[in-house]
Amino acid sequence: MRRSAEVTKAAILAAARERFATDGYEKATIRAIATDANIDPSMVMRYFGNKDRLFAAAAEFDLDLPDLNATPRDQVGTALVRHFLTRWQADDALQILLRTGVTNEAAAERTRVVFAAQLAPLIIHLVGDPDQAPTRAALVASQMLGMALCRYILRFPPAVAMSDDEVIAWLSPTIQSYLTGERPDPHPLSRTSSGTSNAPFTAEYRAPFNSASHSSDLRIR
Amino acid sequence: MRRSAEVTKAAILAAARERFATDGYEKATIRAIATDANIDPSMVMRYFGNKDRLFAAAAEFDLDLPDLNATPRDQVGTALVRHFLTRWQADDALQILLRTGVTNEAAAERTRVVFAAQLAPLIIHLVGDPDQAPTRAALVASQMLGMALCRYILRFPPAVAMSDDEVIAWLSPTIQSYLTGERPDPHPLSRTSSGTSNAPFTAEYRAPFNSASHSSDLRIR
DNA sequence: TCCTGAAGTCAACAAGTGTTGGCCTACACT
DNA sequence: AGTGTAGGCCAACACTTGTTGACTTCAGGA
Repeated sequence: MRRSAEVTKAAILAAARERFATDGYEKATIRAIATDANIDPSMVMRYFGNKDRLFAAAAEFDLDLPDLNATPRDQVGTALVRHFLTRWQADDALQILLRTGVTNEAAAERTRVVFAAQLAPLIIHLVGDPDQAPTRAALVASQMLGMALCRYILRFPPAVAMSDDEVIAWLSPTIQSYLTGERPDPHPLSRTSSGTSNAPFTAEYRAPFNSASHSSDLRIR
Repeated sequence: MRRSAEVTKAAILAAARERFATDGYEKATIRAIATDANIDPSMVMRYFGNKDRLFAAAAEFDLDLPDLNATPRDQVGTALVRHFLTRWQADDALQILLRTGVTNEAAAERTRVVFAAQLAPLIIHLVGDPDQAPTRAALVASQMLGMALCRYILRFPPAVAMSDDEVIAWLSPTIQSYLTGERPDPHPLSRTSSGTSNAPFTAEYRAPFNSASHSSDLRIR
C-alpha cells in the first residue's frame, strides 16, 4: 500500500535519527535506514539528495532549554542538570550530536552550532559579563556532555548505576559554580601566559576535514 | 631497503595509533594505516591478523597516573587535572579511547577497562570507603573526558581558547570535590531508591551495540 | 475511459573495504 | 657461490557503500 510523500519522508527521518544515534555517522548506512523505514534506498536519495543532507535534516534540534531567569539564582545549577537529564532521555537529539560529532566534522560543527546558539545566550542573560559567558558555557557543556558520554555512550558501570537524583546531587554544585561562581585566578606558580590567543593542539591537529569555518564561534563579541 | 620485523611492526603501530586517534575506528582503514607506515596492506594482516587485533594492540595504554598519596590532600584536584592535561598532550592514547570508544563497542570496553584498572584503584587509596570509589571515579572521568571532548574533539572555540592554567583553575575545585568532598544527599523531593547503588567499575556489560531496535536500551529506566 | 504524475522498485555502477594467497627478492648463512 | 627464509609486493576475492537511472504501479482528474 502507498504512503504520501510526507509520511514517507517522516518515516525516513525517524529511522535516520535512530541509526545516527546508535551507530554514528559512518556506520549508519542509507540501506539500513531505508530498511528500517520500509522503503527502497533510492527513495532516501530522492527525498534528501544525499547522505550529508539527510544528516543535516535529521540533526536539526532544539535543546529546549528552560528560562533560567525564572529560576532562583542559587538553583540554576540544579535546574540545568535536571533539564539535561530529561532532555537526554526525551529523544535521540543529544545522542546523535555526541555519537556523530566525534568522528564527523560536519556533525561536530552542528554540535557547536546547537550549543552556541542555545546555551550561550542563556548564560549571557545569567552572568552580567558577556566576555565570560562563552567560557562558562563551555565549562557547563564539558560537564554535561562528559556525564552523558560516561553514562549513555561509554556506559561506565558506576555512572550507569547512579540514579538521576544522585547525578543531580553531585553535578549541581559544579554547574552552579560554572554558571554563577567567581572566576578563579589561573594558578600563580605556572609558567605560561593566560592569554586566549593560542589554544594547545590547534596547530598539531591533523584535520581530515577543513577546519576553516568559524561560523559557530561560541563567542558573542 | 629492508627493515626488521620489529621496526616495521612498530611503524604500523604508530601509524595505526595516529589514524585511530584522528579518524575513529571505522574511518581508520588498513590501507591508510599501511600507506602511512610505507608498507603494503597485506603486511598489516601478516603482523596483526586482522583489524580488531590491530586495534587491540594499538590501544594498550598506561594512563600513567600520579601517586596522589604523595600530594597534599587539598591539592589532589589540581594535581589530577594538571596530569590529565599533560597526559592528553603526551600522545594519542586518550584521543584514541575517546574517538573510537564512541562508535565501537570493543573500544568502549577498552576505555572502561583502562579507567577501571587505573583510575579507580587510585581513588580507593584516597577515599576511605571502597563503596564510594567507583562513583567518584566516574564523576572524575565525566569531567575530565568531557573537557577533553569539548576542547580537543568537538573543538568548542571557548574551550580551545582557554589556556591550560585557566582549565586547571576552573576544573580543580570540581575534581577536588569529586575526590574528597562530602557525598551530597540526593534531592529529597524525588522518588529514588535511597540505597546508594554502586557498581564496581569492573562489572561486565552486555552490549547489543548495533541493532537499531534497541536504541531505547541505551537509556536509563 | 485514458492519461498523467507521483510513489515505489530493481538492477546496476564505481569506488572502497577487510582479507587472502601467490609470487618476488634481498640478505645472512653455509 | 648457492640457498633458505624472512620481509615485502601484487593482484585479486567477496563484500559493502553511496548513488544513479530506467522501469513499474497505482490514484485520481479529464
